[in-house]
Amino acid sequence: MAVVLLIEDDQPIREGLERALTRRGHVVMQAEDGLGGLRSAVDELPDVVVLDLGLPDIDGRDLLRMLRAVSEVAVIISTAQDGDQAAVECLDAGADDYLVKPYSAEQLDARVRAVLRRGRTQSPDAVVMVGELVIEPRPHRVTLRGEEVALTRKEFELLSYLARHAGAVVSKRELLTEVWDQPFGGGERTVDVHLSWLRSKLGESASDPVYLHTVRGVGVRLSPPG
Amino acid sequence: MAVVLLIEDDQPIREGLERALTRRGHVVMQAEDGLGGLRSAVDELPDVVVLDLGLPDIDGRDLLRMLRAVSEVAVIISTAQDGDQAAVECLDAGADDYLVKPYSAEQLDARVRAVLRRGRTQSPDAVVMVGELVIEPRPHRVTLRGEEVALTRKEFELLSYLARHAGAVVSKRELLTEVWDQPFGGGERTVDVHLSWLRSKLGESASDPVYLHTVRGVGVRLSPPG
DNA sequence: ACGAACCGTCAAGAGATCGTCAAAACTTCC
DNA sequence: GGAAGTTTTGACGATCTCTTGACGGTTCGT
Repeated sequence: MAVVLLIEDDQPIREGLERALTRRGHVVMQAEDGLGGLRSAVDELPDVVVLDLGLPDIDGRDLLRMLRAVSEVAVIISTAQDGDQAAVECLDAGADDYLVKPYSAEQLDARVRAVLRRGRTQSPDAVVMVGELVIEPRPHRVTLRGEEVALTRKEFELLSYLARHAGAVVSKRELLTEVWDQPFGGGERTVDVHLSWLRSKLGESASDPVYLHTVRGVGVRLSPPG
Repeated sequence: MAVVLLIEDDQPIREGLERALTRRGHVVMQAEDGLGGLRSAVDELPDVVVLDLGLPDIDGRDLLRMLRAVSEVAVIISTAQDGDQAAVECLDAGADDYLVKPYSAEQLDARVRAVLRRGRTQSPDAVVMVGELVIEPRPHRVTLRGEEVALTRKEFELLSYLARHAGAVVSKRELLTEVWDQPFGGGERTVDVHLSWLRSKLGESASDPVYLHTVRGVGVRLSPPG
């Protein structure tokens, strides 16, 4: 259970999500524009903010930056169209996850839980498990279904980062800055190549993904199969 | 009083121990498989874990390693048969104590108290065992499969440091600062050369490692074979 | 349907790391 | 002071790893 703030200008959507999340045990607050949302975020200190892009009064990216400036709250972006450039920029600007409308309340609930779980377990040496994939940072070892998978350093760092953000879509820009320490453009093929190697070592292919899904126009997502 | 996590797949045993320990003033949490146990250990931060070998989902030794990787929690091994080889290996891998079933709740309580009293202080004079490799700081002696291995001082210090961090990858930089007292760069070949000596004296080679594994781009790891 | 953007993979070369040798520098102990 | 043993350092080759550009297939917008 968590305290969730919905910032969404479409009233039917907002109230539908509100009911669904409340039924799943969350405390839900609502705001119909960016200004009100910002005020609520400051006053009520929610655990998660679900932020709709395309608000009437403020650009979503600006509001995200303001939220980031005033609190550590987790932010899930909600956007109308897939492959939205603004959504990618939001992920790069520190959003925790992202959903494309229309999405079910169940999906949203899953993301909320994932974001919260992640926030509590953020130790650099912690073992990360995604399905049958186990990443142990200290021995620098990865096992899939109990079998050890031999990875190079970059591959390991890449997989670790994705696993710590399991379930979330991660943009290549974010990977370049976080894993490659290159806050500037260029070399996006590098990420692709490493992802390709990872896939082959995990025994899957881009056309038939199991753990490592590419979300065209947005980034990649590591999530358990099924 | 302590927070105790029971990882045990047999429900009657688990609940019996739970009642008995609760009556003696402990806070008790339960997990019926390895995965759930690991989650609880991370989320609830118990003081002691009582770990049953022979769980349905994960090998006990592997789980112990994972527990060790995520926290400093004390671990008491619970095994079905005396003289169990796996139990011995667990002690080598850093378990704090072990009990053979069937045991009374009173015995378990005593072990829990003893483990907590002992604290998690690793004295520099403690004998360290990694697989069949035994390092005794006091007489300054190392034996492998009972055979004494003649090491020079630096070789011994290097091996000791690696053994105290058995199972974890240690970077050369770390070795330089901790074993060589040189917090600055330079001389990385020194470490390599000593590792080379060590390997040859332990009767293994870099291309076919048994205890001493190099993780390219990261460091080295001392871990039991198998 | 066409072009643009995106993505996956290949191949090749640049770059970094590691293991070992041998010689120099340093200790220790007679 | 010298000899034996120990440690450090530089050099070098053999990998292993990373990056980059090219190319073809796919998706998406117009």
